[in-house]
Parts: sequence; C-alpha cells; structure tokens
Amino acid sequence: MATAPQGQRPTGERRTAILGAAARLFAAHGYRGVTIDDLGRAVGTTGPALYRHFPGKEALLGEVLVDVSERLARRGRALVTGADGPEQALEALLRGHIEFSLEEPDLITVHDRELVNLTDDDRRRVRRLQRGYVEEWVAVLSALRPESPRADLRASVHAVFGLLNSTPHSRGPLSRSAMSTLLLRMGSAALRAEAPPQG
Amino acid sequence: MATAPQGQRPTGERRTAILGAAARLFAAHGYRGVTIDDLGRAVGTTGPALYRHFPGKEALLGEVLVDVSERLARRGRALVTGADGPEQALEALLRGHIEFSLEEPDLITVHDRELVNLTDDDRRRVRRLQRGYVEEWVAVLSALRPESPRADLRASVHAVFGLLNSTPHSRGPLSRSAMSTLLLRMGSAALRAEAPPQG
DNA sequence: GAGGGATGTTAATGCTCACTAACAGGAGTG
DNA sequence: CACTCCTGTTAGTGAGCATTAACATCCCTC
Repeated sequence: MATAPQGQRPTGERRTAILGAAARLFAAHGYRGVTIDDLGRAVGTTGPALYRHFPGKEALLGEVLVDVSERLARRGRALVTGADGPEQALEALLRGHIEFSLEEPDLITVHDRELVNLTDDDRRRVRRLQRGYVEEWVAVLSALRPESPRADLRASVHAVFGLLNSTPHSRGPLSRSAMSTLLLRMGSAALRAEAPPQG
Repeated sequence: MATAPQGQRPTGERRTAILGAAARLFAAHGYRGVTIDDLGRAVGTTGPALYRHFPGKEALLGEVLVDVSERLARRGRALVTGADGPEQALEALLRGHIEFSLEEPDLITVHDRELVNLTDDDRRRVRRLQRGYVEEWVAVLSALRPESPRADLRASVHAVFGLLNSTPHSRGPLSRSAMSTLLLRMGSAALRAEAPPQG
C-alpha cells in the first residue's frame, strides 16, 4: 500500500541495513530497550518483516556481536603477522583498535554492554573470539617484556581496551584525529608503564 | 507463615540489603534482566514487599546510581582539598578511584551500563554528579599542565576512567594489591603522556 | 488488651512485546 | 498466463512482569 516492496539485489542489503540499525539502536537504548517494531521502523518496514531475514531478536544481537568480534580478531591477526617485529606490531594494534573504536562507536558500546543478553551459545562464541584477540596483544607484549607474567599482561591489555573504548562516551568537541592521537599516546604510555618495579 | 517478619532496627537495614542485592543482580544480569521477584527473593522476601521500601523498580536503580555518583564526587572533592598540591592530589584521586573500583566492581559495572534505564530526572542528576567528579580531575590536571586545552584534559580523564574501570571485567587471577599497583602505574603513565607534541 | 503503624503474603490486573498466522503482491521462469 | 519465491502487511496470541488490592501479623504504646 505505502511503498512498493521492490525486489532485492543479490546482496541482502535489507539484512545489512537491519544489522546497522540494530547496532545503532541497541547502542542508544540497550537491547531490551529496543522493540522489533522500532527496528522495523528504522529500516522502513514494519516489525514482523524482520522475521524474513532473521530468526529472532536474539539472533540479531548475536550476529552483531559475533561479527564485531570476528572483525576485531581477524584484523588483529592480520596486523600482527604483517608487522615488522613486536614494537611495530604493538603500534599497529593500537592504531587499528583506535581506528575501529572511532569508526564504529556503536559497535564498541554494544560489544561492551550487551554480552549479558546473548544466548549461551553466542556468548561462548564471542568470548572465544575476544580471547583470541586479547591473546594476540598478549603475545606481542610478551615478546617485548618476556619477564612479565602473562596474567599481568592480560590485565594490562584489558585495561588498555577500557581506555581506548572510552571513546564513545567521551570524545566531546575533539576532532577525530586529535582524539586518535591522544588515545595512541595514552595507550602506549600505559602499556609501556606496566613493567613491575624490579625485573 | 514461613519466617517471622521481626521489627526492624532504626536504620532501614532491609532497605540497604535491597540496594545491595540490586547492585549485585543488576551487575550480573542487567537492569531489565532482573525482576522484582528476583530482588525480593535475594533479600529473603517476596517481590511485592519491595514496594514497602521503594516506590518502584526505576526508583531503585535511580537510588543506586545517584548514590554511587555522590560517593565518588564527594570522595573526589575531599581527596583534592585534603591534598598537598596538584601532584599529590592526582595520586590521591587515582588511588581513591582504584580502591573504589576494586572494592565495588558491581557498582562500577552498573554505573557504566545502566545510565540508559534511568528516569530523565535521575539521569540528569547522575550526569551532573559525574560532571562534577570529572571536573575535579580536570582541575588538578590543569594545574599540572596549564597549556593543555580543557577538552583534551576531559577526554584524558574519561579515558583513564575507562582504564581504571576495566577491573570488573579483567582482574583474573591477580591479587587485589597486584591489580591496584598495575592500575596505578598504568593510569598515571597514561595521564602523564597526554601532553601534545609541542607545548 | 486495643489500636495503629510497619512490613509481609498471595492473588489479581493490565501492559508491553516477541513471535506467529493469514493473506497479498511483485519478479523471474516455463 | 500460471507457478513459485521472496518479502511485505495487518491482526492476533500468549508469556512475562511491574504494579496494585486485599488481607494477615508483629511490635509498640497507651
């Protein structure tokens, strides 16, 4: 009646539009604060139309989170293997993560906040991917300071993620590039400071 | 029938028990993932008994978040005014925040995550308190490096909060004191690194 | 020992919301 | 044209859950 439902191009462009809207809305209102109808409206359809593309709301969140986690993990691996030694690898990881968090603040927000709303199965999957990404960082750090216990390095990496992921909440009036510089500087200082007093 | 509802001591101890359970459960399952009945059960009553102590679920969340924010802000102010110069003030702020986040990880988690579920009114209140706390840090930093724009300092402070607040997610096998040392070291390195290239 | 306030209990009530049913129309294919 | 996907639409349906009603008990004070 309203808009004609024109046939879709080979790529599920409606699908990706839904995923985008989901990320944006989940970031703004939280998973439980967004209804199926909200999501439908955001992509120009009604709520139930979503079920033509996804089995349900949980699956939607699952796909968003698994996808982010995969992208981060894949990118991390690529950056490390492509780098020329651990010093460079670390800088590449920092720059890559910062770029991601400035580019996709919604995904970062949802990733941090909605783990609790996943299916057990999806949560396991996301956790595994996260672990892989963290271990990528830990391996690089460990090459730089072999004397530090892995547990310390792991905690340091999580701490730096917290620092870098603060972006969605705090960029304020700073330009993207100013924020990027600031985070790079702070992040690498934090990681460099992590060595225990003695040796 | 079951347990006798003995008269309560002058302090609303049931009240504080409820607030404690709320913080714990909200941290574990998210605000929307916790029902009134869950909360009642957690303090040894049934759900509706809560309404004898709080007007509703939203008010409960509001009280938890306003309370944390007030405690942080008050403590921040006290530490700064009691300190001997900005260098010491900064260290006191760092130590204070770290202690808080290690002591009350649930409150930190909820504070970070559930802002979105507050009443507009409560959200405003919490935001104001947060702003006050941030400005406390910014003022100290600004005394240390008067040439840095406030906006940069503000972003730096948020970033360091992200770093320090990573604790609930990442402590792992580290002891409290090891984690505390690590965070202090990383946090102050990050803040010290924040100065822009030139001057 | 009667009255009242504080605190609980169980049983509604009513709303929100994910999901399903039933039906419709366009696009490609023979 | 007839058939079949594919993707929509509107109108249920049923569960979950915050909140309220109605009623019970204990403690305190007079």
